[in-house]
Amino acid sequence: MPENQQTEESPTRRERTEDRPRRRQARGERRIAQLLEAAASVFCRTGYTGASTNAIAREAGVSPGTLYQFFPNKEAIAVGLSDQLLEHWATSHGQALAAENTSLPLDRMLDAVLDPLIAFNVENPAFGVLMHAPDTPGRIIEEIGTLHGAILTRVEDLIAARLPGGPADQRERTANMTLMLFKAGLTLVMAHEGAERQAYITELKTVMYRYLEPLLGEDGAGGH
Amino acid sequence: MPENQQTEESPTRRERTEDRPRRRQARGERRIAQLLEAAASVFCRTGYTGASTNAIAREAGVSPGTLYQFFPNKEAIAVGLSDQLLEHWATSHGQALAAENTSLPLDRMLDAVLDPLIAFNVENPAFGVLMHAPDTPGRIIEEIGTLHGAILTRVEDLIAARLPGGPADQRERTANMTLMLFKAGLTLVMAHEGAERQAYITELKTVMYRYLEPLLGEDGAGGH
Amino acid sequence: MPENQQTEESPTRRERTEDRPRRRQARGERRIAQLLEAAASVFCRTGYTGASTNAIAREAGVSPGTLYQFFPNKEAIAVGLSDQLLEHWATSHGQALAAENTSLPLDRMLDAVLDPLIAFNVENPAFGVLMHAPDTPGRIIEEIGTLHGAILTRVEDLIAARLPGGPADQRERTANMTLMLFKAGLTLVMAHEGAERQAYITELKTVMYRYLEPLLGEDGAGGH
Amino acid sequence: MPENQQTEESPTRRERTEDRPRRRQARGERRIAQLLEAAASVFCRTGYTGASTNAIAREAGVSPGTLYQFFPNKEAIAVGLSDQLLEHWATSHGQALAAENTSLPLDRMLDAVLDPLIAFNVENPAFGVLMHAPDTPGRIIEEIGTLHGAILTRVEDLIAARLPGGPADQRERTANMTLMLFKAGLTLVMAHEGAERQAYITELKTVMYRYLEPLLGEDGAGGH
DNA sequence: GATGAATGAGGATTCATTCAT
DNA sequence: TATGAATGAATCCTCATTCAT
Repeated sequence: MPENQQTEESPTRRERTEDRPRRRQARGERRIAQLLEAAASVFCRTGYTGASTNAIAREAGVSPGTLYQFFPNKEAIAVGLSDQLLEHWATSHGQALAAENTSLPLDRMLDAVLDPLIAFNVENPAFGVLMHAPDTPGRIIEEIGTLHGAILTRVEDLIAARLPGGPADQRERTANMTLMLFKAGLTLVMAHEGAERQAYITELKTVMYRYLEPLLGEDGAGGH
Repeated sequence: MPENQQTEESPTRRERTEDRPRRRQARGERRIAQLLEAAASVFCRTGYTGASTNAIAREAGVSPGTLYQFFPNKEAIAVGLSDQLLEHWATSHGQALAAENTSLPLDRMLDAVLDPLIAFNVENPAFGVLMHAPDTPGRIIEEIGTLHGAILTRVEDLIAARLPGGPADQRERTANMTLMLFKAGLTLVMAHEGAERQAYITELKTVMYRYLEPLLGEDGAGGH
Repeated sequence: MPENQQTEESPTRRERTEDRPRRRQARGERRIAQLLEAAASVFCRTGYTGASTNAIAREAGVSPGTLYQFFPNKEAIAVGLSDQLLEHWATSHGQALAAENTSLPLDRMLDAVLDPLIAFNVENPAFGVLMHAPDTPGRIIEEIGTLHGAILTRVEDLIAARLPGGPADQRERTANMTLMLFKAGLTLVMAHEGAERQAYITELKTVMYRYLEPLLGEDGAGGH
Repeated sequence: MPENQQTEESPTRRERTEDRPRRRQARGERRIAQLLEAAASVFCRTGYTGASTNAIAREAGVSPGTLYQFFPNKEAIAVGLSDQLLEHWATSHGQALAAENTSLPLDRMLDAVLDPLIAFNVENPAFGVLMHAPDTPGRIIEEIGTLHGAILTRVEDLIAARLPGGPADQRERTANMTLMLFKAGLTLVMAHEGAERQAYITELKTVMYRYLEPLLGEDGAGGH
């Protein structure tokens, strides 16, 4: 039965010259989305090492052969998933890390940055699984590094904007620490629900506020 | 001291004056130590799920059968390892979390508590691996929980000693957050060496000082 | 009671001149008895193939090494057990198959023969397990054959005594069938308890009576 | 009507327009047959406990992985085999136990019932192995019970038809005994060949005739 | 003689991956 | 392209047997 193409994927579409050969690809895109969704679900349940490609295929409702038509191996699935999450982040919450937030007072900035980040993680729990990735083999780490690094860079930028004069290595340490703080707090946030989760969100913001305030707050950029 | 753990025998046991249970314990005890050391090493490299019992046996220089003479299954190895680490901690650094530290000024207290904790983790990197344990099966979590819980309790005690009037749930959240902060910072510490590691240790203490100071500092113990 | 030596194999026993050095052997005899008892128990639970020598040693309360000091391998344990059972039978119930029963009326003879046989089996359930031995490797079959054959021979003798004129091959078939009938009925007997067991014993005797009566019953040997 | 047996799909394909469930069944079905045949052969040689799944796979000329694509574990192979045998019996010899035989004179009835049963066992020696199944784990016993029970029920029916007035428990005992007699005789039949086998078949019928004749024969249903 | 340790091949089962249709 | 079959090495674990003390 002839399928109609391109139902959903690839939100940033700038079809320059090619949208002819896409016809055939449409189904493929959907398959990939299916598979990545299944992978996210399985990774969340069992971690990367514990996930079997057969289990992912089954969860996606396809045969193992089909999975391997789109991903050359298990690693590529994780990489593909992190790519997708990164892109999803960029298009849906990405502006949270945008430069304009730099000028807000620290507490407002933390709200502006953390709330979308937390929301994103709540919506995409696989993100956290891949980030922590304590058992993922080499190449994935790098790819994860991209994702990790993207956030890291943003954090560093934010710091640099407010504290332009500091030494680079200290700035890097602060960025790293800030990111780790966030990941730690996020774990706690994810581990609770409802009011308790809210309380942990507040607590996380408190941690970060107190940590960053002496550096960024005061008369800093957003000060006055 | 006579220890009998998992294996099986010793059906009729009435220890008058002797230690029948385990006669040939010398070699066995050494093997167990060897195996746990090997397990620590392999777990660090590959995580729990990724570790194969054959790899652990090989690392320990024994046959798979020998491993299974001392541990009934893979889980038991991790449990045994966490037990050993817990005991090792208790005997060698345990006093770090002791009550007397409660009366120190916050910054001194952080030194007193964190330095041994960090030192222990540096010496026993498997500790961190088991703690994070994102993919470990049920029973280990509980055992790890013991370990985790032991620290958590200490942290809560410390907080309660300084802040006796606060609501219990907030205190619990603070304890949890403190522990997570530590784990997060520790990751960074472990990921670096030499001067950089020192810098991260300082940074971690800064984070914790700033987080806890408003709650515990002031006039409390250390006024500042 | 003077013990006969026979440390392990040597199915063909010809005690020349030695029975002095037996003093030291006493403990060994007890060990062997212990081990065979344990083996009987384990074989009953799991069958020969399913039984592990370690399990037998454990059941006997000794170490695997000790077991192998008395039996060169697993097969030898089964062989030793069947030897022991055979001997036990010979000394305690053996007269059941004795020649004098030959002259009894068939129903009385069946009582005289079957009751001890059943009693023996009830007391030594391992006997049945080894007899059926559906999964026992080659050599055991032969040894079992001895045991099996011993009974078979008796049965044949009984038949021959009553039916001296028949063709040998038919007599052999009748003996085989009689034995199999008994084993079949015994299974049913063993599978029940109390009154039901009694009923099956009666039923078994009925079977055998009806089968053998035309051959052996009536007045003298050759009925009709 | 659509039948699905153990795997899950339907080998007999006559559904209107869709055959989604299992497309690539041809090869698979053949493999299953191959594997069951191999399993029958190996079970006959070594019994259930002694059979290794690798040996079965090897006998079938496939890799272990392939075996596990069709059977989740060793038990399932035995269950699948008994299912297949049961079905094979039902379709090829099943009418032997049909009700109409009830009205034949006992000797004719025994021929009508036993000959197909014996023929079936000769053709499918694994049947006997599974039936005796002295070492098979729990679930198989149940499945075997089905098989066993199917025959038992038939036997009971036959007896009930001829002897409607008897007490139920005695009828059950007679059925059990009859079945056991058959199994015992069958062992003898299977253990011989040619003329000797024929002689044992006759002997078996004699046993059963003499056992059942007083109950069923005479003026019984089909008597005279 | 007894023990517990040691062995290593083998057993059931899984899994990432490839192949034929 | 999609499927399910096929693979075989690897996994966890067991077991008969031997060794050192």
